[in-house]
Amino acid sequence: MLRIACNSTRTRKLANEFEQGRHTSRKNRGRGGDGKMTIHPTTSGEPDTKTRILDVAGPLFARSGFTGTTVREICRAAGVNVASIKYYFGDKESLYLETVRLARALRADRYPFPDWSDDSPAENKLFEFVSALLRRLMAGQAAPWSVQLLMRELMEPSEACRTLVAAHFQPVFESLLNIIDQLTPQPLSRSERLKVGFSIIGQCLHYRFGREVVALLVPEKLKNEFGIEQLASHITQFTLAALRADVDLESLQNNHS
Amino acid sequence: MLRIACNSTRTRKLANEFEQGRHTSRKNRGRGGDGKMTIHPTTSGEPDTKTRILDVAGPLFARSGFTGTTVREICRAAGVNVASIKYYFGDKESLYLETVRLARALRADRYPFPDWSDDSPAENKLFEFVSALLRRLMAGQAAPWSVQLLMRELMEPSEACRTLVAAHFQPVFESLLNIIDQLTPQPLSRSERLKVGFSIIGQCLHYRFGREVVALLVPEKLKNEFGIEQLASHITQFTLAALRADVDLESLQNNHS
DNA sequence: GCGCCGTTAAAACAAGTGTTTAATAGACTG
DNA sequence: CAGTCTATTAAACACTTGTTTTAACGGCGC
Repeated sequence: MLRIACNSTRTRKLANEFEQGRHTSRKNRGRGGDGKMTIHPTTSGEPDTKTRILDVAGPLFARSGFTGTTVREICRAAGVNVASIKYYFGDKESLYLETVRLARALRADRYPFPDWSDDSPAENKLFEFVSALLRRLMAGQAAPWSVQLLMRELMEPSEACRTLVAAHFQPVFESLLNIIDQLTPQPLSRSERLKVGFSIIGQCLHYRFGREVVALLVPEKLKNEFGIEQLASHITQFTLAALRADVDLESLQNNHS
Repeated sequence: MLRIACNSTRTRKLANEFEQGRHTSRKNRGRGGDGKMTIHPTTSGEPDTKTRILDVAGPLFARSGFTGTTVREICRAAGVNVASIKYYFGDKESLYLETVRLARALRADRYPFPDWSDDSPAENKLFEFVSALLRRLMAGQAAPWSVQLLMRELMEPSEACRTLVAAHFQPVFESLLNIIDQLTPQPLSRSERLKVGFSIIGQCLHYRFGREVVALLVPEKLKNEFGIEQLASHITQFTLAALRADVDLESLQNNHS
Protein backbone atom coordinates (compact mmCIF):
# COMPACT_ATOMS: atom_id res chain seq x y z
CA MET A 1 0.00 0.00 0.00
CA LEU A 2 1.37 3.36 -0.95
CA ARG A 3 1.44 6.27 1.39
CA ILE A 4 0.09 9.29 -0.38
CA ALA A 5 0.09 11.87 2.38
CA CYS A 6 2.47 14.72 1.77
CA ASN A 7 4.54 15.89 4.70
CA SER A 8 5.12 19.55 4.10
CA THR A 9 7.98 19.86 6.56
CA ARG A 10 9.86 17.15 4.79
CA THR A 11 9.06 18.78 1.50
CA ARG A 12 10.72 21.96 2.58
CA LYS A 13 13.73 20.12 3.83
CA LEU A 14 14.16 18.27 0.57
CA ALA A 15 13.66 21.46 -1.37
CA ASN A 16 16.55 22.96 0.51
CA GLU A 17 18.85 20.04 -0.15
CA PHE A 18 17.81 20.11 -3.73
CA GLU A 19 18.56 23.74 -4.38
CA GLN A 20 22.16 23.37 -3.31
CA GLY A 21 23.51 22.03 -6.56
CA ARG A 22 20.91 23.31 -8.92
CA HIS A 23 19.87 26.86 -8.76
CA THR A 24 22.02 28.39 -11.47
CA SER A 25 19.56 28.64 -14.33
CA ARG A 26 20.77 29.97 -17.63
CA LYS A 27 18.63 33.08 -17.59
CA ASN A 28 19.49 33.97 -14.05
CA ARG A 29 20.65 37.52 -14.55
CA GLY A 30 19.62 38.59 -11.08
CA ARG A 31 22.08 39.47 -8.40
CA GLY A 32 21.08 36.46 -6.32
CA GLY A 33 21.28 32.83 -7.15
CA ASP A 34 24.80 32.09 -8.25
CA GLY A 35 27.64 33.54 -6.28
CA LYS A 36 29.30 32.68 -3.05
CA MET A 37 26.14 31.05 -1.68
CA THR A 38 25.91 32.54 1.76
CA ILE A 39 24.36 30.18 4.24
CA HIS A 40 21.05 31.41 5.44
CA PRO A 41 21.40 34.93 6.77
CA THR A 42 18.44 34.46 9.07
CA THR A 43 19.22 31.66 11.42
CA SER A 44 15.61 31.32 12.54
CA GLY A 45 13.52 28.30 11.55
CA GLU A 46 11.58 30.38 9.02
CA PRO A 47 12.31 29.12 5.48
CA ASP A 48 13.86 31.66 3.18
CA THR A 49 12.12 33.30 0.26
CA LYS A 50 13.35 31.00 -2.49
CA THR A 51 12.23 27.91 -0.63
CA ARG A 52 8.90 29.44 0.14
CA ILE A 53 8.31 30.21 -3.55
CA LEU A 54 9.21 26.69 -4.61
CA ASP A 55 7.07 25.25 -1.86
CA VAL A 56 4.02 27.11 -2.99
CA ALA A 57 4.62 27.01 -6.76
CA GLY A 58 4.60 23.22 -6.87
CA PRO A 59 1.00 22.66 -5.80
CA LEU A 60 -0.20 25.58 -7.89
CA PHE A 61 1.51 24.43 -11.07
CA ALA A 62 0.30 20.92 -10.40
CA ARG A 63 -3.27 22.10 -10.08
CA SER A 64 -3.52 24.56 -12.95
CA GLY A 65 -0.53 23.97 -15.18
CA PHE A 66 2.03 26.44 -16.43
CA THR A 67 -0.15 28.94 -18.24
CA GLY A 68 -2.98 28.49 -15.80
CA THR A 69 -0.90 29.72 -12.91
CA THR A 70 0.14 33.36 -12.62
CA VAL A 71 3.27 34.65 -10.95
CA ARG A 72 1.18 37.01 -8.87
CA GLU A 73 -0.85 34.08 -7.62
CA ILE A 74 2.30 32.28 -6.60
CA CYS A 75 3.79 35.30 -4.93
CA ARG A 76 0.63 36.13 -3.08
CA ALA A 77 0.43 32.58 -1.76
CA ALA A 78 4.06 32.65 -0.75
CA GLY A 79 3.79 36.10 0.76
CA VAL A 80 6.63 37.51 -1.30
CA ASN A 81 7.01 40.27 -3.86
CA VAL A 82 6.60 39.53 -7.55
CA ALA A 83 10.13 40.71 -8.25
CA SER A 84 11.45 37.83 -6.18
CA ILE A 85 10.79 35.46 -9.03
CA LYS A 86 13.08 37.34 -11.32
CA TYR A 87 15.57 37.71 -8.53
CA TYR A 88 15.78 34.03 -7.68
CA PHE A 89 14.78 32.23 -10.84
CA GLY A 90 15.13 34.65 -13.72
CA ASP A 91 11.65 34.21 -15.09
CA LYS A 92 8.49 32.18 -14.76
CA GLU A 93 9.61 29.38 -17.04
CA SER A 94 12.80 28.77 -15.14
CA LEU A 95 10.80 28.62 -11.95
CA TYR A 96 8.55 26.04 -13.56
CA LEU A 97 11.51 23.96 -14.64
CA GLU A 98 12.94 24.11 -11.18
CA THR A 99 9.59 22.99 -9.82
CA VAL A 100 9.43 20.00 -12.15
CA ARG A 101 12.95 19.05 -11.18
CA LEU A 102 12.01 19.28 -7.55
CA ALA A 103 8.95 17.14 -8.13
CA ARG A 104 11.07 14.51 -9.77
CA ALA A 105 13.54 14.57 -6.91
CA LEU A 106 10.77 14.26 -4.35
CA ARG A 107 9.15 11.42 -6.22
CA ALA A 108 12.32 9.48 -6.78
CA ASP A 109 13.20 9.76 -3.13
CA ARG A 110 9.88 9.02 -1.54
CA TYR A 111 7.68 7.16 -3.97
CA PRO A 112 9.74 4.66 -5.94
CA PHE A 113 7.70 2.18 -7.89
CA PRO A 114 7.68 -1.16 -6.09
CA ASP A 115 10.64 -3.27 -7.04
CA TRP A 116 9.25 -6.64 -6.16
CA SER A 117 11.37 -9.52 -5.14
CA ASP A 118 11.43 -12.22 -7.76
CA ASP A 119 9.75 -14.86 -5.70
CA SER A 120 6.18 -13.64 -6.06
CA PRO A 121 4.33 -14.87 -9.15
CA ALA A 122 4.29 -12.53 -12.14
CA GLU A 123 0.50 -12.42 -12.03
CA ASN A 124 0.63 -10.79 -8.65
CA LYS A 125 3.27 -8.38 -9.81
CA LEU A 126 1.04 -7.33 -12.67
CA PHE A 127 -1.83 -6.72 -10.33
CA GLU A 128 0.38 -4.74 -8.02
CA PHE A 129 1.68 -2.67 -10.89
CA VAL A 130 -1.74 -1.90 -12.29
CA SER A 131 -3.05 -1.20 -8.85
CA ALA A 132 -0.24 1.18 -8.01
CA LEU A 133 -0.53 3.00 -11.32
CA LEU A 134 -4.27 3.39 -10.98
CA ARG A 135 -3.89 4.64 -7.45
CA ARG A 136 -1.49 7.32 -8.54
CA LEU A 137 -3.57 8.33 -11.49
CA MET A 138 -6.84 8.52 -9.66
CA ALA A 139 -5.57 10.09 -6.48
CA GLY A 140 -6.14 13.48 -8.06
CA GLN A 141 -6.61 16.08 -5.41
CA ALA A 142 -5.40 13.73 -2.77
CA ALA A 143 -2.12 12.95 -4.48
CA PRO A 144 1.03 14.82 -3.55
CA TRP A 145 1.59 17.75 -5.85
CA SER A 146 4.74 16.15 -7.21
CA VAL A 147 2.70 13.27 -8.60
CA GLN A 148 0.09 15.57 -10.06
CA LEU A 149 2.71 17.71 -11.72
CA LEU A 150 4.55 14.78 -13.25
CA MET A 151 1.30 13.27 -14.50
CA ARG A 152 0.48 16.57 -16.10
CA GLU A 153 3.85 16.56 -17.80
CA LEU A 154 3.22 12.99 -18.85
CA MET A 155 0.11 14.08 -20.75
CA GLU A 156 1.56 17.11 -22.46
CA PRO A 157 5.26 17.51 -21.81
CA SER A 158 6.75 20.96 -21.97
CA GLU A 159 9.45 21.13 -24.58
CA ALA A 160 11.90 22.07 -21.87
CA CYS A 161 11.56 19.09 -19.60
CA ARG A 162 10.53 16.41 -22.07
CA THR A 163 13.71 14.43 -21.56
CA LEU A 164 13.51 14.89 -17.83
CA VAL A 165 10.05 13.39 -17.73
CA ALA A 166 11.01 10.63 -20.14
CA ALA A 167 13.90 9.66 -17.91
CA HIS A 168 11.49 9.51 -15.03
CA PHE A 169 8.89 7.25 -16.59
CA GLN A 170 11.21 5.05 -18.59
CA PRO A 171 12.20 2.75 -15.71
CA VAL A 172 8.57 2.40 -14.67
CA PHE A 173 7.62 1.24 -18.12
CA GLU A 174 10.67 -0.97 -18.20
CA SER A 175 9.59 -2.78 -15.09
CA LEU A 176 6.21 -3.39 -16.67
CA LEU A 177 7.91 -4.90 -19.69
CA ASN A 178 9.81 -7.20 -17.39
CA ILE A 179 6.60 -8.42 -15.86
CA ILE A 180 5.25 -9.07 -19.34
CA ASP A 181 8.32 -11.11 -20.17
CA GLN A 182 7.73 -13.27 -17.16
CA LEU A 183 4.14 -13.83 -18.23
CA THR A 184 4.87 -14.94 -21.77
CA PRO A 185 6.51 -18.34 -22.14
CA GLN A 186 8.06 -17.62 -25.51
CA PRO A 187 9.50 -14.13 -25.98
CA LEU A 188 7.46 -11.61 -27.95
CA SER A 189 8.85 -9.51 -30.72
CA ARG A 190 10.21 -6.11 -29.66
CA SER A 191 7.25 -4.21 -31.00
CA GLU A 192 4.69 -6.71 -29.70
CA ARG A 193 6.22 -6.36 -26.27
CA LEU A 194 5.77 -2.61 -26.43
CA LYS A 195 2.24 -2.85 -27.74
CA VAL A 196 1.23 -5.16 -24.92
CA GLY A 197 2.75 -2.70 -22.50
CA PHE A 198 0.77 0.13 -24.05
CA SER A 199 -2.38 -1.95 -23.92
CA ILE A 200 -1.94 -2.27 -20.19
CA ILE A 201 -1.09 1.30 -19.32
CA GLY A 202 -3.65 2.42 -21.89
CA GLN A 203 -6.37 0.65 -19.97
CA CYS A 204 -5.17 2.35 -16.80
CA LEU A 205 -4.57 5.83 -18.14
CA HIS A 206 -7.97 5.88 -19.72
CA TYR A 207 -9.58 6.11 -16.32
CA ARG A 208 -7.66 9.31 -15.80
CA PHE A 209 -7.58 10.92 -19.23
CA GLY A 210 -11.04 9.78 -20.15
CA ARG A 211 -12.28 10.37 -16.66
CA GLU A 212 -15.00 12.68 -17.92
CA VAL A 213 -16.28 10.19 -20.47
CA VAL A 214 -16.29 7.39 -17.96
CA ALA A 215 -18.28 9.54 -15.57
CA LEU A 216 -20.77 10.26 -18.31
CA LEU A 217 -21.18 6.68 -19.48
CA VAL A 218 -21.34 4.85 -16.17
CA PRO A 219 -24.81 5.05 -14.64
CA GLU A 220 -24.89 6.35 -11.11
CA LYS A 221 -25.87 3.09 -9.49
CA LEU A 222 -22.94 1.22 -11.01
CA LYS A 223 -20.33 3.74 -9.85
CA ASN A 224 -19.54 1.69 -6.76
CA GLU A 225 -18.29 -1.14 -8.98
CA PHE A 226 -15.58 1.08 -10.40
CA GLY A 227 -13.33 1.37 -7.41
CA ILE A 228 -9.59 1.16 -7.87
CA GLU A 229 -9.34 -2.39 -6.60
CA GLN A 230 -12.09 -3.56 -8.91
CA LEU A 231 -10.64 -1.80 -11.92
CA ALA A 232 -7.20 -3.18 -11.20
CA SER A 233 -8.69 -6.62 -10.90
CA HIS A 234 -10.49 -6.32 -14.21
CA ILE A 235 -7.50 -4.94 -16.09
CA THR A 236 -5.25 -7.65 -14.68
CA GLN A 237 -7.64 -10.41 -15.65
CA PHE A 238 -8.27 -8.94 -19.05
CA THR A 239 -4.55 -8.71 -19.72
CA LEU A 240 -3.69 -12.15 -18.37
CA ALA A 241 -6.44 -13.69 -20.48
CA ALA A 242 -5.17 -11.92 -23.56
CA LEU A 243 -1.61 -13.07 -22.97
CA ARG A 244 -2.63 -16.65 -22.26
CA ALA A 245 -4.55 -16.97 -25.49
CA ASP A 246 -2.25 -14.84 -27.57
CA VAL A 247 -0.67 -17.76 -29.36
CA ASP A 248 -3.91 -19.02 -30.89
CA LEU A 249 -4.45 -15.74 -32.61
CA GLU A 250 -1.27 -15.43 -34.59
CA SER A 251 -3.14 -17.00 -37.46
CA LEU A 252 -5.60 -14.14 -37.59
CA GLN A 253 -2.78 -11.68 -38.12
CA ASN A 254 -3.38 -10.98 -41.78
CA ASN A 255 -7.10 -11.34 -41.75
CA HIS A 256 -7.71 -7.70 -42.63
CA SER A 257 -6.15 -5.55 -45.31
CA MET B 1 -12.72 3.41 -45.44
CA LEU B 2 -13.64 6.79 -44.05
CA ARG B 3 -13.33 9.95 -46.01
CA ILE B 4 -11.64 12.54 -43.89
CA ALA B 5 -11.24 15.38 -46.33
CA CYS B 6 -13.21 18.46 -45.39
CA ASN B 7 -15.05 20.27 -48.12
CA SER B 8 -15.09 23.89 -47.09
CA THR B 9 -17.87 24.89 -49.46
CA ARG B 10 -20.11 22.28 -47.96
CA THR B 11 -19.09 23.39 -44.53
CA ARG B 12 -20.29 26.89 -45.22
CA LYS B 13 -23.54 25.65 -46.59
CA LEU B 14 -24.22 23.51 -43.57
CA ALA B 15 -23.28 26.35 -41.29
CA ASN B 16 -25.94 28.45 -42.91
CA GLU B 17 -28.60 25.82 -42.57
CA PHE B 18 -27.54 25.29 -39.04
CA GLU B 19 -27.77 28.87 -37.96
CA GLN B 20 -31.39 29.16 -38.97
CA GLY B 21 -32.86 27.62 -35.87
CA ARG B 22 -30.11 28.26 -33.42
CA HIS B 23 -28.59 31.63 -33.21
CA THR B 24 -30.48 33.10 -30.28
CA SER B 25 -28.02 32.70 -27.47
CA ARG B 26 -29.00 33.82 -24.03
CA LYS B 27 -26.43 36.56 -23.77
CA ASN B 28 -27.17 37.96 -27.19
CA ARG B 29 -27.78 41.54 -26.30
CA GLY B 30 -26.61 42.85 -29.65
CA ARG B 31 -28.94 44.38 -32.16
CA GLY B 32 -28.38 41.55 -34.61
CA GLY B 33 -29.01 37.88 -34.22
CA ASP B 34 -32.61 37.50 -33.16
CA GLY B 35 -35.20 39.53 -34.92
CA LYS B 36 -36.94 39.32 -38.22
CA MET B 37 -34.07 37.39 -39.80
CA THR B 38 -33.59 39.16 -43.08
CA ILE B 39 -32.45 36.86 -45.80
CA HIS B 40 -28.97 37.68 -46.92
CA PRO B 41 -28.85 41.35 -47.88
CA THR B 42 -25.95 40.77 -50.25
CA THR B 43 -27.12 38.37 -52.91
CA SER B 44 -23.56 37.73 -54.11
CA GLY B 45 -21.84 34.40 -53.44
CA GLU B 46 -19.70 35.97 -50.73
CA PRO B 47 -20.61 34.49 -47.32
CA ASP B 48 -21.81 36.95 -44.74
CA THR B 49 -19.88 37.97 -41.66
CA LYS B 50 -21.46 35.58 -39.19
CA THR B 51 -20.80 32.61 -41.41
CA ARG B 52 -17.27 33.71 -42.01
CA ILE B 53 -16.61 33.94 -38.28
CA LEU B 54 -18.03 30.49 -37.62
CA ASP B 55 -16.09 29.08 -40.52
CA VAL B 56 -12.82 30.34 -39.23
CA ALA B 57 -13.46 29.90 -35.50
CA GLY B 58 -13.98 26.15 -35.82
CA PRO B 59 -10.49 25.20 -36.98
CA LEU B 60 -8.89 27.65 -34.58
CA PHE B 61 -10.76 26.41 -31.54
CA ALA B 62 -10.07 22.85 -32.65
CA ARG B 63 -6.37 23.55 -32.86
CA SER B 64 -5.79 25.58 -29.72
CA GLY B 65 -8.84 25.16 -27.54
CA PHE B 66 -11.02 27.82 -25.99
CA THR B 67 -8.51 29.76 -23.93
CA GLY B 68 -5.76 29.18 -26.44
CA THR B 69 -7.62 31.06 -29.12
CA THR B 70 -8.12 34.81 -28.98
CA VAL B 71 -11.02 36.72 -30.45
CA ARG B 72 -8.61 38.97 -32.28
CA GLU B 73 -7.00 35.93 -33.87
CA ILE B 74 -10.38 34.75 -35.08
CA CYS B 75 -11.40 38.14 -36.38
CA ARG B 76 -8.12 38.70 -38.14
CA ALA B 77 -8.44 35.35 -39.88
CA ALA B 78 -12.04 36.05 -40.83
CA GLY B 79 -11.24 39.57 -41.95
CA VAL B 80 -13.85 41.13 -39.72
CA ASN B 81 -13.84 43.59 -36.87
CA VAL B 82 -13.59 42.40 -33.26
CA ALA B 83 -16.90 43.99 -32.43
CA SER B 84 -18.61 41.59 -34.80
CA ILE B 85 -18.31 38.83 -32.23
CA LYS B 86 -20.31 40.77 -29.70
CA TYR B 87 -22.73 41.78 -32.40
CA TYR B 88 -23.45 38.31 -33.66
CA PHE B 89 -22.74 36.01 -30.73
CA GLY B 90 -22.78 38.12 -27.60
CA ASP B 91 -19.40 37.01 -26.32
CA LYS B 92 -16.57 34.59 -26.91
CA GLU B 93 -18.08 31.75 -24.94
CA SER B 94 -21.33 31.84 -26.86
CA LEU B 95 -19.35 31.76 -30.07
CA TYR B 96 -17.51 28.71 -28.80
CA LEU B 97 -20.74 26.97 -27.93
CA GLU B 98 -22.11 27.72 -31.34
CA THR B 99 -18.96 26.29 -32.85
CA VAL B 100 -19.25 23.06 -30.89
CA ARG B 101 -22.86 22.73 -31.91
CA LEU B 102 -21.90 23.24 -35.50
CA ALA B 103 -19.17 20.64 -35.21
CA ARG B 104 -21.64 18.16 -33.84
CA ALA B 105 -24.08 18.90 -36.64
CA LEU B 106 -21.38 18.49 -39.26
CA ARG B 107 -20.15 15.25 -37.75
CA ALA B 108 -23.57 13.72 -37.38
CA ASP B 109 -24.42 14.55 -40.95
CA ARG B 110 -21.25 13.55 -42.70
CA TYR B 111 -19.28 11.16 -40.54
CA PRO B 112 -21.60 8.71 -38.83
CA PHE B 113 -19.89 5.80 -37.21
CA PRO B 114 -20.29 2.73 -39.42
CA ASP B 115 -23.51 0.93 -38.71
CA TRP B 116 -22.55 -2.48 -39.97
CA SER B 117 -25.01 -4.90 -41.31
CA ASP B 118 -25.44 -7.88 -39.05
CA ASP B 119 -24.08 -10.44 -41.44
CA SER B 120 -20.38 -9.75 -41.02
CA PRO B 121 -18.72 -11.57 -38.13
CA ALA B 122 -18.41 -9.63 -34.88
CA GLU B 123 -14.64 -10.01 -34.98
CA ASN B 124 -14.55 -7.98 -38.14
CA LYS B 125 -16.85 -5.38 -36.67
CA LEU B 126 -14.54 -5.01 -33.72
CA PHE B 127 -11.59 -4.49 -35.99
CA GLU B 128 -13.50 -1.95 -38.02
CA PHE B 129 -14.55 -0.12 -34.90
CA VAL B 130 -11.07 0.02 -33.45
CA SER B 131 -9.65 0.97 -36.79
CA ALA B 132 -12.14 3.78 -37.32
CA LEU B 133 -11.64 5.12 -33.81
CA LEU B 134 -7.88 5.06 -34.12
CA ARG B 135 -8.06 6.76 -37.46
CA ARG B 136 -10.11 9.59 -36.05
CA LEU B 137 -7.94 9.94 -33.02
CA MET B 138 -4.66 9.92 -34.85
CA ALA B 139 -5.68 11.95 -37.83
CA GLY B 140 -4.72 15.05 -35.89
CA GLN B 141 -3.92 17.84 -38.26
CA ALA B 142 -5.43 15.96 -41.15
CA ALA B 143 -8.79 15.41 -39.49
CA PRO B 144 -11.64 17.80 -40.13
CA TRP B 145 -11.78 20.47 -37.50
CA SER B 146 -15.13 19.18 -36.30
CA VAL B 147 -13.52 15.89 -35.28
CA GLN B 148 -10.62 17.63 -33.61
CA LEU B 149 -12.92 19.88 -31.66
CA LEU B 150 -15.15 17.08 -30.45
CA MET B 151 -12.15 15.01 -29.45
CA ARG B 152 -10.89 17.95 -27.48
CA GLU B 153 -14.22 18.21 -25.75
CA LEU B 154 -14.09 14.49 -25.13
CA MET B 155 -10.88 14.89 -23.17
CA GLU B 156 -11.90 17.89 -21.08
CA PRO B 157 -15.49 18.85 -21.63
CA SER B 158 -16.50 22.44 -21.05
CA GLU B 159 -19.15 22.70 -18.42
CA ALA B 160 -21.47 24.27 -20.96
CA CYS B 161 -21.52 21.52 -23.55
CA ARG B 162 -20.89 18.46 -21.43
CA THR B 163 -24.31 17.00 -22.13
CA LEU B 164 -24.03 17.87 -25.78
CA VAL B 165 -20.80 15.93 -26.10
CA ALA B 166 -22.13 13.07 -24.02
CA ALA B 167 -25.11 12.76 -26.32
CA HIS B 168 -22.74 12.63 -29.23
CA PHE B 169 -20.46 9.88 -27.99
CA GLN B 170 -23.05 7.78 -26.25
CA PRO B 171 -24.32 5.98 -29.37
CA VAL B 172 -20.77 5.30 -30.49
CA PHE B 173 -20.00 3.61 -27.21
CA GLU B 174 -23.32 1.82 -27.37
CA SER B 175 -22.45 0.27 -30.69
CA LEU B 176 -19.18 -0.96 -29.22
CA LEU B 177 -21.09 -2.59 -26.40
CA ASN B 178 -23.26 -4.34 -28.95
CA ILE B 179 -20.21 -5.77 -30.63
CA ILE B 180 -18.97 -6.99 -27.28
CA ASP B 181 -22.29 -8.72 -26.69
CA GLN B 182 -21.96 -10.56 -29.95
CA LEU B 183 -18.48 -11.69 -29.00
CA THR B 184 -19.36 -13.13 -25.61
CA PRO B 185 -21.44 -16.31 -25.65
CA GLN B 186 -22.89 -15.82 -22.19
CA PRO B 187 -23.87 -12.27 -21.29
CA LEU B 188 -21.55 -10.29 -19.03
CA SER B 189 -22.69 -8.39 -16.01
CA ARG B 190 -23.58 -4.75 -16.64
CA SER B 191 -20.42 -3.41 -15.10
CA GLU B 192 -18.20 -6.04 -16.72
CA ARG B 193 -19.63 -5.06 -20.06
CA LEU B 194 -18.73 -1.45 -19.46
CA LYS B 195 -15.27 -2.32 -18.22
CA VAL B 196 -14.54 -4.37 -21.30
CA GLY B 197 -15.70 -1.43 -23.40
CA PHE B 198 -13.40 0.89 -21.51
CA SER B 199 -10.54 -1.55 -21.91
CA ILE B 200 -10.99 -1.34 -25.65
CA ILE B 201 -11.35 2.37 -26.07
CA GLY B 202 -8.69 2.85 -23.42
CA GLN B 203 -6.22 0.99 -25.56
CA CYS B 204 -7.16 3.21 -28.48
CA LEU B 205 -7.31 6.54 -26.71
CA HIS B 206 -3.94 5.95 -25.17
CA TYR B 207 -2.28 6.39 -28.52
CA ARG B 208 -3.77 9.84 -28.63
CA PHE B 209 -3.67 11.02 -25.02
CA GLY B 210 -0.38 9.32 -24.31
CA ARG B 211 0.95 10.19 -27.73
CA GLU B 212 3.93 11.96 -26.21
CA VAL B 213 4.87 9.05 -23.99
CA VAL B 214 4.52 6.58 -26.82
CA ALA B 215 6.78 8.71 -28.96
CA LEU B 216 9.33 8.78 -26.18
CA LEU B 217 9.25 5.08 -25.43
CA VAL B 218 9.21 3.64 -28.94
CA PRO B 219 12.68 3.56 -30.47
CA GLU B 220 12.96 5.28 -33.82
CA LYS B 221 13.51 2.15 -35.83
CA LEU B 222 10.36 0.51 -34.55
CA LYS B 223 8.11 3.45 -35.35
CA ASN B 224 7.08 1.93 -38.66
CA GLU B 225 5.46 -0.96 -36.80
CA PHE B 226 3.07 1.41 -35.09
CA GLY B 227 0.87 2.36 -38.00
CA ILE B 228 -2.85 2.57 -37.52
CA GLU B 229 -3.55 -0.75 -39.22
CA GLN B 230 -0.99 -2.53 -37.09
CA LEU B 231 -2.22 -0.98 -33.89
CA ALA B 232 -5.81 -1.81 -34.74
CA SER B 233 -4.78 -5.35 -35.46
CA HIS B 234 -2.97 -5.68 -32.17
CA ILE B 235 -5.77 -4.17 -30.11
CA THR B 236 -8.34 -6.38 -31.81
CA GLN B 237 -6.34 -9.53 -31.21
CA PHE B 238 -5.56 -8.58 -27.67
CA THR B 239 -9.21 -7.97 -26.94
CA LEU B 240 -10.49 -11.08 -28.70
CA ALA B 241 -7.99 -13.19 -26.84
CA ALA B 242 -9.04 -11.67 -23.56
CA LEU B 243 -12.72 -12.28 -24.24
CA ARG B 244 -12.15 -15.84 -25.37
CA ALA B 245 -10.31 -16.78 -22.24
CA ASP B 246 -12.37 -14.68 -19.91
CA VAL B 247 -14.29 -17.61 -18.51
CA ASP B 248 -11.28 -19.46 -17.18
CA LEU B 249 -10.34 -16.50 -15.07
CA GLU B 250 -13.47 -16.07 -13.05
CA SER B 251 -11.83 -18.24 -10.44
CA LEU B 252 -9.05 -15.73 -9.96
CA GLN B 253 -11.56 -13.05 -9.12
CA ASN B 254 -10.92 -12.92 -5.43
CA ASN B 255 -7.26 -13.68 -5.54
CA HIS B 256 -6.25 -10.32 -4.17
CA SER B 257 -7.58 -8.35 -1.27
C1' DG C 1 -33.91 65.17 -49.78
C1' DC C 2 -34.65 62.79 -44.80
C1' DG C 3 -34.54 59.56 -41.19
C1' DC C 4 -34.33 54.70 -40.12
C1' DC C 5 -31.97 50.48 -39.46
C1' DG C 6 -28.79 46.79 -39.91
C1' DT C 7 -23.98 46.51 -40.24
C1' DT C 8 -19.18 47.59 -39.75
C1' DA C 9 -14.97 50.09 -38.17
C1' DA C 10 -11.64 52.32 -35.13
C1' DA C 11 -10.72 53.28 -30.86
C1' DA C 12 -11.02 53.09 -26.08
C1' DC C 13 -11.75 50.43 -21.83
C1' DA C 14 -10.72 47.74 -17.78
C1' DA C 15 -8.54 44.05 -16.12
C1' DG C 16 -5.21 41.03 -16.52
C1' DT C 17 -0.27 39.12 -17.95
C1' DG C 18 5.13 38.66 -17.27
C1' DT C 19 8.82 41.58 -16.52
C1' DT C 20 11.60 45.39 -14.95
C1' DT C 21 12.97 49.46 -12.63
C1' DA C 22 14.39 52.31 -8.88
C1' DA C 23 14.44 52.86 -4.28
C1' DT C 24 14.90 51.07 0.34
C1' DA C 25 16.15 48.52 4.33
C1' DG C 26 19.44 45.57 6.66
C1' DA C 27 23.28 43.53 7.50
C1' DC C 28 28.36 42.86 7.42
C1' DT C 29 33.21 44.68 6.32
C1' DG C 30 36.68 47.98 5.93
C1' DC D 1 30.83 55.62 10.31
C1' DA D 2 30.96 55.08 5.22
C1' DG D 3 30.80 51.51 1.82
C1' DT D 4 29.28 47.48 -0.23
C1' DC D 5 26.56 43.68 -1.00
C1' DT D 6 22.17 41.08 -0.38
C1' DA D 7 17.41 41.06 -0.07
C1' DT D 8 12.98 43.09 -0.55
C1' DT D 9 9.58 46.40 -1.88
C1' DA D 10 6.17 49.38 -4.42
C1' DA D 11 5.52 51.04 -8.62
C1' DA D 12 5.73 51.24 -13.37
C1' DC D 13 6.28 49.14 -17.91
C1' DA D 14 4.82 47.09 -22.11
C1' DC D 15 1.76 44.06 -23.69
C1' DT D 16 -2.36 41.07 -24.28
C1' DT D 17 -6.88 39.70 -23.04
C1' DG D 18 -12.28 40.15 -23.72
C1' DT D 19 -15.47 43.65 -24.02
C1' DT D 20 -17.66 48.04 -25.10
C1' DT D 21 -18.39 52.47 -26.92
C1' DT D 22 -18.94 55.73 -30.49
C1' DA D 23 -19.26 56.98 -34.90
C1' DA D 24 -19.67 56.20 -39.63
C1' DC D 25 -21.28 53.71 -43.76
C1' DG D 26 -24.90 52.08 -46.98
C1' DG D 27 -29.17 50.62 -48.60
C1' DC D 28 -34.14 51.33 -47.89
C1' DG D 29 -38.84 53.50 -47.61
C1' DC D 30 -40.98 57.85 -47.29
